[in-house]
Amino acid sequence: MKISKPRGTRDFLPLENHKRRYIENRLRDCALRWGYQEIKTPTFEHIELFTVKSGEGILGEIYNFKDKGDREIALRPELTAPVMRMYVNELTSVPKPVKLYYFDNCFRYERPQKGRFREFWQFGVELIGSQRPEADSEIIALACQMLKEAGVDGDLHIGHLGIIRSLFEGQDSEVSSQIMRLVDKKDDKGLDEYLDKINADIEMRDKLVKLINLTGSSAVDEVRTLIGDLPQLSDFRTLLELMDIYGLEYTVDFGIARGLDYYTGMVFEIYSSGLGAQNQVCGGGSYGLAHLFGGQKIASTGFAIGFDRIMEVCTIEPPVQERAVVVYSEQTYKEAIRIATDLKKHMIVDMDVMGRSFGAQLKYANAIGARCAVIIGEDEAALGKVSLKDMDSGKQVLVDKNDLQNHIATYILK
RNA sequence: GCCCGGGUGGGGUAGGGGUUAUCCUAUAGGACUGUGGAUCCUUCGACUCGGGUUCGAUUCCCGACCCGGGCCCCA
Repeated sequence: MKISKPRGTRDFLPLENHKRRYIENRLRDCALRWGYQEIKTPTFEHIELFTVKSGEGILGEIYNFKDKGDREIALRPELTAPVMRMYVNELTSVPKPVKLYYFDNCFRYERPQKGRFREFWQFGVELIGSQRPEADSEIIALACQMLKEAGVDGDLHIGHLGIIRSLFEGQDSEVSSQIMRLVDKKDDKGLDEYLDKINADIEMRDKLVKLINLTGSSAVDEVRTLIGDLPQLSDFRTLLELMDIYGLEYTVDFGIARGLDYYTGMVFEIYSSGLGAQNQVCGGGSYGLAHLFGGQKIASTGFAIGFDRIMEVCTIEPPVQERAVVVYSEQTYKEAIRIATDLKKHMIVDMDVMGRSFGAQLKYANAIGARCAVIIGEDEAALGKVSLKDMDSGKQVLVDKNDLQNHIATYILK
């Protein structure tokens, strides 16, 4: 009986996996150079971690089960909550800021479609301990840099929740959450209907509609005339100035919203074309979560990159990996192993394990796209040499086995 | 959970109520046990599953599953 893989999961064959790993390493490398350190959290957590963060509403999309000790366990649907849980448990007394990155798989029970799977990978970065624009701008700049190094083009949109939230001070939090959700969806009609339904204050309503449609460089000034001199506004202005210093293009977009309360200030999203309905490749912002997990209140800012989505649009190909095949006969097997073992210190080396003839070994070398064949037959063995064959040109030279690696590097790989 | 489209060897396909189910490619072996790419031969290998209609279903109908696209959701 043939067993298929579960819905929404994928197998990665060598070619694709190699590319994924290559891009992953570029992202890691970038995060490390910016001073972020990798952490790892468990694949499963107590389910409360996620319901506390995101509400009971997420239960429908979580992979969860009871373990044998009757504990309610969830496969992580995201990584920010586990990282902050870890911070509260282990890292509260290390020097601030705490700068962390992670790359891991997450699980959500959703209908699969383009760019959306039930097991998917997130690359994320969190900066814990600062609520200053310097922190926010560094995080956005790092996100952009990482996408750039992965060969992904994106449109950066930056907004600020503190500013939009100031409009509904004194409102029921249920009401403001609902408004935020509709704003986030860009559902203007739904928003109108909802504002009608709750009989929203005309002035607030007018300001809200204007605010979420503000874009461009003059937006900050327009906000000031619209709702006055908020303290968050000067931070936001500083943030935008810093973005200019980083040399990044962006669109100010007060229409970016989040339906959850723990987002506090700056929010940003990066979109990429060619992905269909799931065009967001990165999302982030500043937030306060530690206190929800039993820690002290502390400001954080971070983002997560949808790794599977950037793989769909990334333009970078990993460098070709050159291979050599060591070809031998029955009598020279031992010597061939010695030579291959030595050569493996420098490049990818294959040797026949199928009991194939000389010709068939070369055929195999050709089939796997080997760059050269190192032939060690009885004639060569008698001379203490090997034949080195360039598989592209077909030319073959006799070289001393001690010069083999050198010769390959100089004349074949160049 | 909802809507639309689709499922034929490992990959790509032709076909169609009764066929030995087409072709290409890939794999393994051989022609060819000291030299690859070409050619030829052999081998392996498929109608997603379950019901229904029918004398007979891979083909028609329904459902499930899976894939793709969209909705919902997006922490």
